[in-house]
Amino acid sequence: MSADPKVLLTELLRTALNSVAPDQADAVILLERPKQANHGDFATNLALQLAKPLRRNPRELAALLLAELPASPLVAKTEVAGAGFINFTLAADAKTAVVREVLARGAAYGRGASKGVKVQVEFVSANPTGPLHVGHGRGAAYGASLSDLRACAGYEVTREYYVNDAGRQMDILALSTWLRYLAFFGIEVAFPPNAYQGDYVIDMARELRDAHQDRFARVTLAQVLDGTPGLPTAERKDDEAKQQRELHLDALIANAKRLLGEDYPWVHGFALNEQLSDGREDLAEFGVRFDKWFSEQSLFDTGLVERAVSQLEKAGHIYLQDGAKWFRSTDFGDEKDRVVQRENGLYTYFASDIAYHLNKYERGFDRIIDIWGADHHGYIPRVKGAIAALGLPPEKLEVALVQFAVLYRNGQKTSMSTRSGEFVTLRELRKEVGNDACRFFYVLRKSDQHLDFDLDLAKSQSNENPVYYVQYAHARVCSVLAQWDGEAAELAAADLGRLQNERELALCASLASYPELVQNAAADYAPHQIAFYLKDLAAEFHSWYNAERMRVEDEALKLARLALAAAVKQVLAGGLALLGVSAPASM
RNA sequence: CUGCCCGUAGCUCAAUUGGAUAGAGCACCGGCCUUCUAAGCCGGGGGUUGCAGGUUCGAUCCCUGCCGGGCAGGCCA
Repeated sequence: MSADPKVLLTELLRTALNSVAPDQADAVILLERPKQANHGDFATNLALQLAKPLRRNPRELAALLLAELPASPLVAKTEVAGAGFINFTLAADAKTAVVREVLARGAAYGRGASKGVKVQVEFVSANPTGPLHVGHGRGAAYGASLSDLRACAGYEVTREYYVNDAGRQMDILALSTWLRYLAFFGIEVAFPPNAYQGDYVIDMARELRDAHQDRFARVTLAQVLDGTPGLPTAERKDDEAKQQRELHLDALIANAKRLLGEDYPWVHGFALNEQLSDGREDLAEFGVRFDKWFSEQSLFDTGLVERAVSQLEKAGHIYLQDGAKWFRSTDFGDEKDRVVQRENGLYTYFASDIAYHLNKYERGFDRIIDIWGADHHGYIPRVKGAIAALGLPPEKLEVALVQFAVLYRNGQKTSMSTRSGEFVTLRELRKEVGNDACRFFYVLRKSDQHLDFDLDLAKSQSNENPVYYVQYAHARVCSVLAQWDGEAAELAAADLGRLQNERELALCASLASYPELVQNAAADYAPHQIAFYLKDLAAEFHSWYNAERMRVEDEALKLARLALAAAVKQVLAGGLALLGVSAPASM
């Protein structure tokens, strides 16, 4: 017989069901924890579900099931309620047993058994062309917490960052760096408005100069500008002007490649590595770590992009038009067909993304999770379409969209424009509100919900701040335990029968629901559920703390209460760890 | 114009994958520190879940149509 009440109750109900309705013996038995305390510890809607197929009154059916339910010492009371619910109230022993279990398993409490399922989570994957900003921060916090949550639930998780080190954006960064560098040597090229504006580019240029002096500056202004169409005036916003600015930029890149020759890849690589290591350091400080940094360029180097496209071609999903290769994604539910190879022979970003997903499938993951910004939602049909076209199961891929985060200060939106290079970086945000508050606030909302990030609230060291509220509960337990001079073994042996008041039993019920919560939150891609649970658990603890003393004269009662407190501390610490938030021993 | 997401208390948000009387925090009002951390607790008012239908024992949740907000719709990434 199982010690887990939920499993036990399911077994009892199955037995009853077998004798009441043998032909419905395979029906799904769902047990839930009622919101209201007077509805017992567990409830099932089994009779309501079976009423229709059996053509019976649900309340009568519930009564019949109860009549056939085998007796169990763990069940104190059963009743038929409402429209036909069956409510179960557990015996006190069964409720408090969780304390012993938490103390015995320690940090492993809540961890699910290994499912033998390999999951890959790819997140952040920002272009390494500048500092991470607050939008990336949400993806980072969400992805890290989701990964840890899935790992805790029993999945085998690989955390991956896709590095866009190929393509035009990186060329623009290399060019931007080089132009800033040239300025140090008096070669003043008008800085293109569509190049990277940030001061970090000037910093890189300075490093380049300090390390290599004029090695990359043996050119003239005329050579750099040779063949460029020139820049339209800044006021012009028409399409023609925009296009000319892009052509101008591309011509500058072409000149840079020609003039620098073998040094170009070096400058390119320098800028890439600077930005990549900056991002890596930023994320590491934020408690966000990756198992693999996957290079987009490697997809070209290994010929995978070519192979992916030819595989689509062989399957008959590619056609030629206007000199370009198109993937017929409309056959797979997309709005329009998409180019994979341009007229100029270059592959599109979409082509390398197809190759990347092919690679993910070939690595044998059972579940592939992409975390994208919500502005990429239109991209999902074409990627799933390409996967299906390659003969792979698209349902293995799950795309989790993360909505935008908007910063508020003094009740006002703060601007986040990237155009001028004056955006709020993740680093600035972390510095201002601290890593703990950052991580917690980022996952406090459902991922598909817009996030209003209130800077003043995140910084406030008061009851208004949910982070401190939870951490404070943890610190309080630590403080009490520190003032007690006993041994941990005494707690494990405490007489839990002494836990009798409502607050104590409610706390036990909350602790007992934690493992299920981990499973549900992991399955739903919803780390915010952990945050809400922790707030609730902390609230129950604070309430109990104010109502009862733990270190009382009665030795047995003291040990029982300290054991409960220690169990609460364990679960708080475990939950906070999933969110990447520290659990301080004092505050 | 088309597609996706969202709409819940004055504000910011939950609601155990369709459950019972829709819950928290903030804000507002009133209480609790000579005893384990007051970054805490206790009590009070606050709702036609955007609107209208449909599906069923039962809908904030699922379907349809409107209204309102956000985001997309490149041979960019």
